Amino acid sequence: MRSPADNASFASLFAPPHSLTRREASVTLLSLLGRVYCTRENGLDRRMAEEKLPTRAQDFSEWYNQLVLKAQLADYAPVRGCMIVRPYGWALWENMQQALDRRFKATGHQNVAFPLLIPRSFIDKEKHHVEGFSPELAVVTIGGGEKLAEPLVIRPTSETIIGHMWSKWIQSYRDLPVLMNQWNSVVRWELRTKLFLRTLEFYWQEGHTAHATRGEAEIETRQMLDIYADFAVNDAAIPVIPGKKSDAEKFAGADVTYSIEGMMGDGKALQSGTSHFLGQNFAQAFEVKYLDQGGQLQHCWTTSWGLSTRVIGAIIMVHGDDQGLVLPPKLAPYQVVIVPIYKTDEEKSSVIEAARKLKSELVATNVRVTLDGREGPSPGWKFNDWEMRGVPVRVELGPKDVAKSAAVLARRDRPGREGKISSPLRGMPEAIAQLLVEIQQAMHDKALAFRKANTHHAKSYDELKMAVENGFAYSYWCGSADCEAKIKEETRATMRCIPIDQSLGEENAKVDGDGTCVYCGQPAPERAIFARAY
RNA sequence: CGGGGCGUAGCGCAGCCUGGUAGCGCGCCUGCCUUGGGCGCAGGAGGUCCCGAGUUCAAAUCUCGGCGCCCCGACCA
Repeated sequence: MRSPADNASFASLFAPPHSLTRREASVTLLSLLGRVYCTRENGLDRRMAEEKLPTRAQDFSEWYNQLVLKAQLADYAPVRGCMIVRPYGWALWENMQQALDRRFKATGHQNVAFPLLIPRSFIDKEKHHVEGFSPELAVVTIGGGEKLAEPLVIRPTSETIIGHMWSKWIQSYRDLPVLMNQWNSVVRWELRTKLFLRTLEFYWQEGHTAHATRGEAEIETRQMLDIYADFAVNDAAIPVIPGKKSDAEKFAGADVTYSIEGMMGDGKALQSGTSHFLGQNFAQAFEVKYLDQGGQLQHCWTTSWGLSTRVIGAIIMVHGDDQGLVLPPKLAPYQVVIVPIYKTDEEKSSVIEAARKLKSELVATNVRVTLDGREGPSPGWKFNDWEMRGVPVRVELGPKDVAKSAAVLARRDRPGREGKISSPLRGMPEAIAQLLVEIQQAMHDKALAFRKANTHHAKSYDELKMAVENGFAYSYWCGSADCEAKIKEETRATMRCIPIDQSLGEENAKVDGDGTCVYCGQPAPERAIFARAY
């Protein structure tokens, strides 16, 4: 955890007269807050300080940073703003990839691979695209020791190079639609970075489609948004609000951008997937044209959509608690961990035998399971370790359990004794499978309840200001960029989206007719979510 | 790019103000002992004190200049 002295920037806000040193100032501040921090003078506290995370209430940002490192999801790369995804984090991403890829394939998309390097001139071809992306491009100017005739940019996204190729491949209405996706990484030179949420390079999928008609492309855009929402809700257990972005927030080059927005554990919003209706903007810039049935040359209508490793950050921040990660069973690298407990060699052999048998039964029923056979750490240590790493179900198996052909099951989403039950070994794979389903549902319901509790239907500007302090404000907005900009300037909250479902999923919610803008009081047809965002 | 903080063993830090033998905890290795909620004891290995210049008999410590990272703002998936 952070020592008081590390909080100097915070403490400096309250800096007393210069007669006090910085540390004294910090201590003064902390005692004002009435909070007891562990001291560096006490050896025991010191050890605990290193093993325990800060609580989310103490410092949400630091809780997140330390958890990502301690759970071994990722680490900082030697290059500023870049991350290394470690095996545990990548296993989570692989499960996410499979869940999404399955849905993409089921809706007719095919995977492809386009190059990392894109001619600089391609980016320049679409007016809004170049304006949006120029500041954050990484550019290669030298290759093989020679200065390049034309600089190459490292892809920030692939609309341009795909448009270029489509112009060659697409000739006829019979070639349409083209439904492609690629899993890759992209680079955007962000100024301020945070593991998973915003790094210079990040991993994602980018889908790109071309259609004969506007209507078809619009349907595709919405279909992919629905797929993202379905994935978020059913696999990541994250309730999200699908909606439309304002002009200020939309993708550079899109006519319409949709997103799914989730509420994190600190009440801030995270855009967790986007789907763009690109109109004919890129088709015109790259001359993606086809002959229709009447022999007329037409520009295609295109879409693009992406979901990134940022959602790993969402999973951490939505479900995590003060003990660490809480991973949704459908995506968790390990759904079950078996912790064997024994003293003597005799106990060890019978316990390990039972544990191995259980493990193979679980494997046979397609449960992702690991047996923690490490010799060094004590069982108690392992409990805490796997809790921190978010494994949904822990099986505690010791001599007492073996004696009665049972084991203790502990639910990660219900910490402490409350989440523990003794369960017979016979039929345990089925019981665990059922438990995983329950946990998945409970996690979603908990997150939804949290979002509801922190979403306020703010009718006045004062109410909005209050609401965005720790959650979402849901308010009528006239649609003007001026009001949007003023709200952002004055509250640091941005317009997240205009929810497609204006009832926010409340079955019996009364959807009011037209209202008046929360900022200017002019007539407003729709309500929008305002929140501070990552 | 502005404001702040930090850089000393794998990790977390103390030492710096007031220059003189480089330390503590965790982790790691060996042995014993323990194991049902972060065991214990003993021994051991491990250092370019971020880099460079300067001051000095002597620099982790003082001065100047770089570099890097983290946090807070402006920009963003």
